[in-house]
Amino acid sequence: MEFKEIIPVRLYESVIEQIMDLIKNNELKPGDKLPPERELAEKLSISRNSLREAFRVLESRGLIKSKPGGGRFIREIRENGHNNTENIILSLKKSSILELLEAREIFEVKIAEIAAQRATLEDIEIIEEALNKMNQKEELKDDKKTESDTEFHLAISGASHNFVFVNIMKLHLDLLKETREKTWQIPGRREKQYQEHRAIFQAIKEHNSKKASEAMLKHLRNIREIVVGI
Amino acid sequence: MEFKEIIPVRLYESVIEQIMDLIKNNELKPGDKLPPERELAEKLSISRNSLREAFRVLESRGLIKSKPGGGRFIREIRENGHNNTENIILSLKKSSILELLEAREIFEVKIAEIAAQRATLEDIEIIEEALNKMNQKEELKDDKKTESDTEFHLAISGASHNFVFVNIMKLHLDLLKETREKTWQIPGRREKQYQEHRAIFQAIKEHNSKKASEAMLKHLRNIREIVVGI
DNA sequence: AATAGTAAATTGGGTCACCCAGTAACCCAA
DNA sequence: TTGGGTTACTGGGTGACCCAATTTACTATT
Repeated sequence: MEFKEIIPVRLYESVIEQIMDLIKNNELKPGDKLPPERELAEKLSISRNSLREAFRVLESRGLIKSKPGGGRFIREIRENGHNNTENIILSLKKSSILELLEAREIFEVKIAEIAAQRATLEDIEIIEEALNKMNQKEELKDDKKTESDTEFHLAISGASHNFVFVNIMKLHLDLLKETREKTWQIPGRREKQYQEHRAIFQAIKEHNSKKASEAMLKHLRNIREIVVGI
Repeated sequence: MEFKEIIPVRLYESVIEQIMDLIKNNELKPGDKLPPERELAEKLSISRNSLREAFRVLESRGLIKSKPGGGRFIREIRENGHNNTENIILSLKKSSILELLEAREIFEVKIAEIAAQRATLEDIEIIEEALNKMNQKEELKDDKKTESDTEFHLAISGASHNFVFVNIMKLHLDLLKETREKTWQIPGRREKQYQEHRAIFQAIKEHNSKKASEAMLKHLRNIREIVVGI
């Protein structure tokens, strides 16, 4: 039995989410003018002050610019000045799935190769545990399947003993989350996935880096084919 | 004659600055309780609302936590908990330079390879322009050198025609910014850098992907050696 | 003495009405 | 065409106010 801490959502957070979505979906483009505070506050049924709090956050992230007397505007993502990491993440979120998959193919194949070289006995145990989780219970919800898939891939990147790899994998698994969830609709996908994971695990266990990278490449290529098909 | 845009400082920004300083100087440690809104607002001679705006920004950055009825607290930076992309970035920022460099070696080599395959005439022009910028003026400040270095590497990732690569490169160049700036102190580094860049450029221009990836690897290995030496 | 209950003070969450200064759009005169 | 006003609008900021959750201190119970 597991309980999660309840974290009440503040008003300003909801507003940020909404505006971020609009920016992500390009319904708000750089240069666009936002509705006046008073008007938008009324539309959202919140006070001007709460709305302002949201705007301050977006402002501090360099996403919008306030001109007193003029209005608020979506900011240009400039090359020179503010290249906040925030902006970069936002750009990544707007990337196409196929581009993300191509990028993932490149470094996760390499991660598998390195993991095969560096994995300790403990690393291998952790990977195996994650591997088996997927095959344990007969019926899992899709999001739980995705979660155990995440665990497996993170376990492998952990075996690379480079924390940057782990974080880049986290980032990508997060960015691709929705897409990965959809793949479970393919009949027999779970069993296939398990076999592919098993092959990768075996190669890493044998410290066979060539085999590991090949198995990973095969796995990722399959995912790509499924995604293209969807 | 050049004029700078006047950007008035908002109240909330000053507050953020003050609190950030306190955190940096360890006068505010994780777990510490901040003074109540009403009290602090009075001390700072600003309204509660303005103070709140500052707190919201700090909150959204994960630096403080608000407990209604309880107070505001400096937050622990936890690894385990929520894996927001924000936290991932925070983790990446704390990564060791060598880990970052290893990661960069892996995907930028691959980016160079792909760029050599896909570069259009226009891409090549852009890369060449960036290449020449570094060699143009005799004396550049270190940060300007780093900037033109950034431009060159981004031009190459742009030639990969995968926006994800561009953003990952941006992220890494940003994370490694300080380190890269230091390398200019090595005598003759700039000339060496130019030669290495030129070799990469030539390979891409010839669409020789093997040569391109080798040249890039050599370049990055050199950088790593310098960094290890510093 | 330890515990459970309770009332009051405190704290953050949020709203509302209000004032100020800068902006934008327009008109008008030089 | 240019510069000076006028006016409506917009963001910046304030202060008083209410609510709900937390904390604290005190009380009654066991």
